[in-house]
Amino acid sequence: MSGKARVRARRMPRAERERQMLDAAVRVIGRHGYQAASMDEIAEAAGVSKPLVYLYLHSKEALFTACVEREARTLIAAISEAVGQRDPADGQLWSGLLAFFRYADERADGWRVLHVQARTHGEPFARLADTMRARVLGFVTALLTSAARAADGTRDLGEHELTGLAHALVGAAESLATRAADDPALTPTASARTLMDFAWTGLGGLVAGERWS
Amino acid sequence: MSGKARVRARRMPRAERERQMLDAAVRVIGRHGYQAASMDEIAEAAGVSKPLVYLYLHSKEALFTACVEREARTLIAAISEAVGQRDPADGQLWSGLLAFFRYADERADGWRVLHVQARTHGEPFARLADTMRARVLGFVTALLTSAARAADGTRDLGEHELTGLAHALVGAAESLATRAADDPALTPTASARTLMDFAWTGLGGLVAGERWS
Amino acid sequence: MSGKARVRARRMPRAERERQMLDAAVRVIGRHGYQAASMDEIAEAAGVSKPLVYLYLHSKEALFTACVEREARTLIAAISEAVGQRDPADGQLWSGLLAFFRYADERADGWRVLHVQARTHGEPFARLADTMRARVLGFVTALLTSAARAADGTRDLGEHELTGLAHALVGAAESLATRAADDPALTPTASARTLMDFAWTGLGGLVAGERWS
Amino acid sequence: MSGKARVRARRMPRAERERQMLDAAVRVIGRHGYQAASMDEIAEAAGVSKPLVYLYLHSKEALFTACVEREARTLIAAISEAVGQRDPADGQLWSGLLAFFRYADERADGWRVLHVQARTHGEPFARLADTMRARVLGFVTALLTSAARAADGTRDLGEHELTGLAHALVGAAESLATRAADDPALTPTASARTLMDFAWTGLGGLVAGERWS
DNA sequence: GATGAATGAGCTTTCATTCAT
DNA sequence: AATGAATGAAAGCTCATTCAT
Repeated sequence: MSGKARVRARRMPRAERERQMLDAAVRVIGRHGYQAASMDEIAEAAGVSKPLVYLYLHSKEALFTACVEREARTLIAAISEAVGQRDPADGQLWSGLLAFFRYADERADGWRVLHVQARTHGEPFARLADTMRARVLGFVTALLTSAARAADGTRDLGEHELTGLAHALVGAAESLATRAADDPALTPTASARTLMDFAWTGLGGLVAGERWS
Repeated sequence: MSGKARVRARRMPRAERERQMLDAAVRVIGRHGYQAASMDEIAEAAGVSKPLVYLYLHSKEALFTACVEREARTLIAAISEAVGQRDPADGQLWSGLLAFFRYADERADGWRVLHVQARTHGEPFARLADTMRARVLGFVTALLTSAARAADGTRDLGEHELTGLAHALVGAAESLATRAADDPALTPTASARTLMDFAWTGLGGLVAGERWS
Repeated sequence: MSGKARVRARRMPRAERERQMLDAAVRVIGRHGYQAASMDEIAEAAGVSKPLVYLYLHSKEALFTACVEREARTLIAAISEAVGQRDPADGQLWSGLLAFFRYADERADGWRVLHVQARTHGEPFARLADTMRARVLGFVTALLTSAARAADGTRDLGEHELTGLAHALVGAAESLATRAADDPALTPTASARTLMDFAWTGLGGLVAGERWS
Repeated sequence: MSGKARVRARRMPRAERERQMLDAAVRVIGRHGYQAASMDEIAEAAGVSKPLVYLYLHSKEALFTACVEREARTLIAAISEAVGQRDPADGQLWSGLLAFFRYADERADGWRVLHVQARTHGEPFARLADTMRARVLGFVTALLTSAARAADGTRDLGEHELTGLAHALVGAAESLATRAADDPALTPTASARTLMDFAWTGLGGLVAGERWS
């Protein structure tokens, strides 16, 4: 017989059960994808029966939304806590990058749910993910701006240019984080260092007036 | 009856029919996702009956594989053709970036199939996409290496560092390309310029021995 | 949160609770139908938890049976009380009709449970409804018989004919009662008068020997 | 093993299969009721697989609607054809009643679908049934009106009174038809005669000015 | 007397896939 | 070369019912 070792899940307050269900859902959806993840599988992974999942989370969509929201909150919180508000801009950027790569490392399924699944399955979810990304982007742009101002440059960077940089940086970070899931050499620290060196020297050069064009 | 004016497309050589089917599949899968795309919809979009799709492409998986392979070939070919083998390294990088952003712009569905769908639906497809990505990555690494060597730097970059850079660069490019689909201001040229400026000055700084750490 | 101000109704003697539950069940079943009425909805309408409903009424079938029985008893009682045993036959018929139409008007949900739901959901319930109907039918037949005898007719009506008449009369009454639920012009008095005029002149004619055949 | 003697239903043009499915659906729904009838059971009764039912009839609601529409059309057609337009009013009424009782006798399940199920399951269906009933009612009212006019009465019947009569007559007919399903003595002819005698003498009396009040 | 927590069973619906022509 | 007819298998969701407190 395959599986089904579940021995009648013990009674448990609702809040705790819900957390279990979200954990299971993130795990299953992160690995198999939203569509491929069946409610049966999620329920089994949570150690409960399907009706209970529906009783608490109401529908597959609602369950997915709850997952995305929780992971977005968790990631934003991790970054926010890591970034000391009084540090200089470069220190803040470093801490933020490190916190981000650590989240993606420790909660690989959560990161996949956020970065891959939420973006791939239509309006309600994509918007949630976009909102979170926009917050990160704004944060990074602000840091870059203040860093550029602090630097004793010969040329001011336009807002447009700074936004472009922030986009590129965030994109690179996302890509590295995703790649890191398959490559054990890419530790959170290593990823953060690679990006930080690159971003910092790049920014320095741009402020100094260098361009390729 | 509404619509369905399709006039039972007449007999047609197999190769051409297959191309039609792949076009339809890329369109439908790119828009709705692999799982959400039904063979019914693909067959209808291709203007043929479902059994014909099965006769030629055998299964949904095989059809998807064919799509991914074709788009990967197309993208690699576009980049290869754009990059003149005799140009200096920076010129080659620029041309390659431009070709990439143009592909993603002109074949938005194809790009989504390659970058989003293939990565999201398990082994057989993810490997295909990774193979293609590895080729692009190798190519970029080589360019960066030769550019770094050409620059009159005070410090040689290790292979490890160069690979990290290439990863970040490719990641940023992918991210920008995806973002560009929703933002008309992000033309292929603009995207390429943003990245090129950043990469070039960054590389220059690194070669000059600058680091953040 | 919307509504749900129910303040966990306090302890209460069993008989009263049961009545509440039956009231709720008749209301819900009368409106949505037996199958569509969920035990959840009934429990909520009764202001108690589902297990309590099961504790007192045992199952959905038993609950429905109890509803049908109570409504049947109520209707029979209303008619019996209205009909004075010593009045002449026509007066009794009139009072009975009026009582019937009043019941159907005041307890519309109960009437629907009896006339529509009980007949539509298989043996155990249909038999209950039929039993009640048979009692009404017997009563009407008796009235018509005694009225026919009292009339100074040229021709005696056979039992068969009288039964047919009773059937038609009861059927017409049921139909009018159901129709009255949607048509405010059909007051109990109006319905009773329509039927009484028709029945009385019809009976008179038949006794006088008239036939269409 | 229980049932499943179906030996792979032979291929068949769509129209014919659809008819089979409607036959099966009317049979199953007429016997078990709309809610209790499962698509599985209907498909099996039709001798096909469930997906085919969905392919042709789209949903349970649509299937039910199709049943109700077909039965309504059939009943109206049966009555219309039976009633010779040039006969006198009483002859027309007789023929119509006979046709009605024959329909209810020969297509008992269809009659139940129309009279019981359609009325019991909410708006979309109830409206269909009401529309059909209204047509019958209008027809009967017209006949009664012309018959009353033809009779050499001392008193004209008001429109209101005639409508009430028609309602009662139709209601009695419906009730008799339903009752006839369980009582073999109630042949179509017997039912029609009972009603015709009653209606005719009643109408005669009313026209002659008799009332109970 | 009363309830929050939990489930087995079943329903409607959809989809990839094949058969017969 | 091409298709109308048909299905096995599974997915999302709901419901009557019970357990433990």
